[in-house]
Amino acid sequence: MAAGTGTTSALTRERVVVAAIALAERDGLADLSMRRLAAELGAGTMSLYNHVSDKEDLFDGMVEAVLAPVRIADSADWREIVATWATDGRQVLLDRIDLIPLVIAPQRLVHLGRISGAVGSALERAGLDPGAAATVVRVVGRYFAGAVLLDAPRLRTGGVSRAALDRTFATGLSALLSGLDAEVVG
Amino acid sequence: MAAGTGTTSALTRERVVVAAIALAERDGLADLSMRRLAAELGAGTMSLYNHVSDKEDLFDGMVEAVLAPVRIADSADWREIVATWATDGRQVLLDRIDLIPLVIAPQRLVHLGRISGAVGSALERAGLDPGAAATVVRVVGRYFAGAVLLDAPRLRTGGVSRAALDRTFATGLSALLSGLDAEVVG
DNA sequence: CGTCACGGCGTACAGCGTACGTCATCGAAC
DNA sequence: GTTCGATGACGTACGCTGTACGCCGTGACG
Repeated sequence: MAAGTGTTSALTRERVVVAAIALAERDGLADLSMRRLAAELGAGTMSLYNHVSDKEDLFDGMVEAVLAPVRIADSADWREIVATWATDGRQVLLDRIDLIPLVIAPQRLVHLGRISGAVGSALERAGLDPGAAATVVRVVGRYFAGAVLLDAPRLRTGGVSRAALDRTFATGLSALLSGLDAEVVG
Repeated sequence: MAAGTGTTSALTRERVVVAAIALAERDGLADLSMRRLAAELGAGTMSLYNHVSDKEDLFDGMVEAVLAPVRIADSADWREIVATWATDGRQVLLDRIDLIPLVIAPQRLVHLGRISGAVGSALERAGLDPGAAATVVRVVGRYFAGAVLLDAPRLRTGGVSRAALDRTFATGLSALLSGLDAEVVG
């Protein structure tokens, strides 16, 4: 595995992505450059481009990795599906708080969109008609996204405790669900 | 007003900010550089720094300008205050759709925060106790922010009509308000 | 009339993403 | 055992960025 190694590559897309996440969490997203990342991996800058087509592509990989642990409950109760999705998803992201700006950047919303799509399917399996499922996903999705967007910097600067934010999140979510129950699902 | 003009300055912070907004809306936020902005104004690059301390400061100015038209209703009905804020605010931002990433960037959330603060005060004037007002602001704020975040790119790529998004926004908002009415304000 | 503060400007620097060309090394084919 | 194509690592170089710094011309004031 010395220098100038051929087919047997030390670098992999996964290693690159993992190192990028670590670097971003250690030094901040703004200080994540291809040069620094390569140095961290003991590789030449351009070698990264064998596993990642772009810096944008690297970002995509990082977001996929961050979002990987988000699972969707396969329940018969639509409220449970939605609540689990929103609550767990928010926790996962708040645990990777430095990477949130990456996840919610417009170019990367597709990844969150994929999850929303899966939730929609789960809701239909739980008996909601497609229109209601779509509305529920969109509405709760907004609450979820806004929570991630707004709660993260509030935690970063330390003005509020996470427990307090969790509480108002839960309050709002349950208000939203009961309201949707009455207005949409009925 | 020829070149090298002294105290009588052609440039002003406002002119710089307005031009920056125009340029960002014409060519995209990514193509807004200090050099291009200066060229657009027929000025030298560094002259901008006489009116703006930073590119960050320029961004702040732009966000303030975008957010300026958002007003807060001074009603006795807390639901009206909240609904007006969320609905109008969302419209204002969707009208400046290219600048949204700027407004909701973590470093600039302060500006939205100022508005939230004003809404909180209005809610207390309308009779809500401070705790309830804070909860309502936080909860509705999340829905509002998420709506701006998620609806904007969906509009940009043209997959959905604005009318449809407006409808689900209104649905969700009213669900949220009735739920909050029951759970928080009582 | 002297001087002084200030706005505009050009130059220069460090850092960025990445296109491109080269070279070492491997697995497979003969 | 030898050759060959593919692949990955690497160095160099280009164009672009934000902005620190210093100079110059000007209008206002004492």
